Amino acid sequence: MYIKHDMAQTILIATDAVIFTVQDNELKVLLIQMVKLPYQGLWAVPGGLIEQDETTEQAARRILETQTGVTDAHLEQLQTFDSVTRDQLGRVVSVAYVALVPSDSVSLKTTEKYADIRWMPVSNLPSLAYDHDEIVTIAVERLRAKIESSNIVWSLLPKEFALSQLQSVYEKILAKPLDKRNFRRKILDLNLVESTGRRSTGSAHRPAELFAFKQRKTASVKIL
Amino acid sequence: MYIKHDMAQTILIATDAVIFTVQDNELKVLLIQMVKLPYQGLWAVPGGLIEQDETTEQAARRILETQTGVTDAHLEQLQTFDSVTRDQLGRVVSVAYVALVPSDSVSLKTTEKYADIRWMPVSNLPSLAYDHDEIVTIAVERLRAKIESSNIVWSLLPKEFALSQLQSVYEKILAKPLDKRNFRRKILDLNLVESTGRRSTGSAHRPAELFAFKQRKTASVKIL
DNA sequence: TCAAAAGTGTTCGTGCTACACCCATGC
DNA sequence: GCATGGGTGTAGCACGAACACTTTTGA
Repeated sequence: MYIKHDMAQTILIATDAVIFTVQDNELKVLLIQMVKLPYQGLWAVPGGLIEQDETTEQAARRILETQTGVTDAHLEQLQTFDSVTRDQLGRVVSVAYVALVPSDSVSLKTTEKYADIRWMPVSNLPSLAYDHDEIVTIAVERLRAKIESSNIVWSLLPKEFALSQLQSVYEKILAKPLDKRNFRRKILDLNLVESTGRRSTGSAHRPAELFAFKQRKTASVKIL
Repeated sequence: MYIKHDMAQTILIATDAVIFTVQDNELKVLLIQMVKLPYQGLWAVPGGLIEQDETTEQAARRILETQTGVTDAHLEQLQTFDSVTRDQLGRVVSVAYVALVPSDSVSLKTTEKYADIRWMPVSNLPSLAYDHDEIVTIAVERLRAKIESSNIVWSLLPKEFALSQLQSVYEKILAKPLDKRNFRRKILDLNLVESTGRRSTGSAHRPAELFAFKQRKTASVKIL
């Protein structure tokens, strides 16, 4: 039985959302710049306390929508961070989430709460407030593992895409080059995508065949 | 900035520990039987509120030690469960942990807090209090995934063991038979164990060579 | 006609799978 | 001597890795 009314636990529960996208051929995280002390001027991942009658996932989704306008992104629980000293202002336990959004569907919303909001390349991040360095590091690891063992990439790409775009997303996230022929064969053999019949246009080279995911939902599949 | 003093969040933080062992050739979970209403008589995984100045991991370790006397088991964070209605007595968010202990090192401690405490086979569990059915299900999935991709088995076995015992642990957890020759080759090729030179005694058949893990700590290794 | 990305097959080696018999001991 | 689990090798196949040239388009 958990509840004892004579015991005063004064710990707050927050959520932090590590929101990834691939943009300009780079893996990026959404960061906000803080206004108030003691973290004034520092960058952090968006987050906040949860409401009394809301789950942490609902809170993460709310934050995601507030910051990016995206409502149907892939969202999964990452891990709970609860070091006693992680927030200078008091004991706050944070349930962190990872969200993946296609960059073409995002419109960043500036609010008064933050000095700034920006996509920052994972390969070159400033040092972050709270324990957010650690959270982002672990989120990147999770993303790498998941992209190899499931079809979540769908959530980073627009509805139609060329196989080379898909390959590029993998290469950015895994931070290593992949063999074009092997990659194409693998993806096509897995039967996760289908040709739309359309082709890319407007580039000074051969147009690419455009594909779409057969199912836009996450499933467990060994990809690499 | 998380803290707003005009906002009253009244949510408690607990931890629940799903403690596994392999005993009598079966995968088992440690369950306690509850005394108080509204869950009186129901079985549950051991857990409790965390202290103000303690992390959830420390709390989980404390619970593990209180119940089993084990101090150096493998312990890892599983997931946070925070359905608004998961505890009938109020809003409690639980950070669940998975612990693995070798059955030979455990001595269960009965306390007044519980009606009973017992190892129960995962293949045949009663229905549990709170959302503990779900927690245990997810814990078993995690255990299956982890045993294939890391060397955590060491934490379920005594210091010395026969390869057939090791194989049996895998078979119980994965709930499928493995080929003896392939399994032995795989384990020996991976170079994780070494012969102790000793052999098992006292059985009505050929004595087995006894092995030990070279390193009794967890690392990421693809096993199956 | 040139630059730039799209598209396409084959070979080789590694590692997983399947499979059956003899060995050492206690009773 | 028999029942019980311990211990051993090989062949086939699937899969991943490495690798280079032709095609199509816009400028």
